[in-house]
Amino acid sequence: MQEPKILKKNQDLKERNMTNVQLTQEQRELIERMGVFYEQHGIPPMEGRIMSLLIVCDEPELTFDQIRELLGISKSTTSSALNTLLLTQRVIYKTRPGDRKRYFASNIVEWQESFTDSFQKFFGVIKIMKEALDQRTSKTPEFNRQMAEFIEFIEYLSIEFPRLYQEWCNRNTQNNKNN
Amino acid sequence: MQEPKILKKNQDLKERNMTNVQLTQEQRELIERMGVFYEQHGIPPMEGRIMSLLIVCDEPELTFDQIRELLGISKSTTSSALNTLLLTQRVIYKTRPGDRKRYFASNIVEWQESFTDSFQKFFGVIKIMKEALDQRTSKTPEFNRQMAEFIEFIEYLSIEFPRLYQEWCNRNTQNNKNN
DNA sequence: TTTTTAGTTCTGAAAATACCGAACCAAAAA
DNA sequence: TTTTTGGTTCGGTATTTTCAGAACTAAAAA
Repeated sequence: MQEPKILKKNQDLKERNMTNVQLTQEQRELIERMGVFYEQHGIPPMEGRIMSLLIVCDEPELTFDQIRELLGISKSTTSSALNTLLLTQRVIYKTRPGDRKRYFASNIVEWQESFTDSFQKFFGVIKIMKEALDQRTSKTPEFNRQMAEFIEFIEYLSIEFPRLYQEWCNRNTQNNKNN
Repeated sequence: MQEPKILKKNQDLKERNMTNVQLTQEQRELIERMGVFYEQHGIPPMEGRIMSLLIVCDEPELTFDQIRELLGISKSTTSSALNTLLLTQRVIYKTRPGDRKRYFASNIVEWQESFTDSFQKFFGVIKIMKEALDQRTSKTPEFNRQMAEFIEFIEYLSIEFPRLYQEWCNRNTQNNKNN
């Protein structure tokens, strides 16, 4: 009779990789709620769901088809969402030897950087605010003063923030040594 | 002959209030560019333009109709945009005795609060992230560790940030004393 | 060679968003 | 009282966004 041993190699592979990932009801609900959070911060709904999935799901590395099936979406939607997520550095992928598939994962690992990055980008407000202040009439000294104060505060932050990040990194490596 | 004195009272008022605010070409362009910046941060285009207008315009307090005319938009658009701007605390308004109009202004004046507020709101990510971590399988210790680290980082920021703000305030009042 | 895999690209429908204009309304002014 | 002011609310339209599905493709496998 035909025993498991007789399975073709790639069926075997499929068995191992498609390790029957499933979501509990709790996980599904959490994904939706996190998705809403992301959406409120300017991320398209499906991208938010994928990001959430990669954080909530037991398996931190999922293939294109697993994502597609777990969220019940089309290939095209999966493709374009994943591509912009890769472009915006919110998701990364890994490859495995002898495997053509890509394994997508949340970039939570490098979130510290992407986090500080987005702050840095936010600090870009300084440039245009300075421009606005420069072109302002001198007839509104109080308003101009408050604008200048605002700009100074953001500048202060943009300097102190990286320092804060550095300190945290130091503190953390210290902790790790102690463990 | 009919001298200015003969003008009706409310025409007179109109003259004073509608102080013929106009925008230079430079200001118009700056408003558009700032608008794009706001748009990239998730604010609807017209709301971004109004916010920019209130920062760029020589007159820091504008009425409903002045905003409408300066931006060349409809009453309904002006109304709904201003209302959500008020709701989201990005714009405030003042009243003047014996004047039914509202005078809208950028909330840059009270940016201290609205700024720390929005950061605080952003730090809300902690709550949902903790939930996600709690429900995770224990079979992915490395992933969980990195998630925990991320959460700790945000928590660290949410504590250090107000401190940074306080320090800046102190430093600033110090400077003001010296002046 | 043909077939399968792991996607990509194109077309298009449905839904959401961003406006306008007209009608409306309540308070103040005439 | 009627009129004016300072808006709000209600459709409707144009644009944009968000998806699905089918056709396609390059590389690997058979």
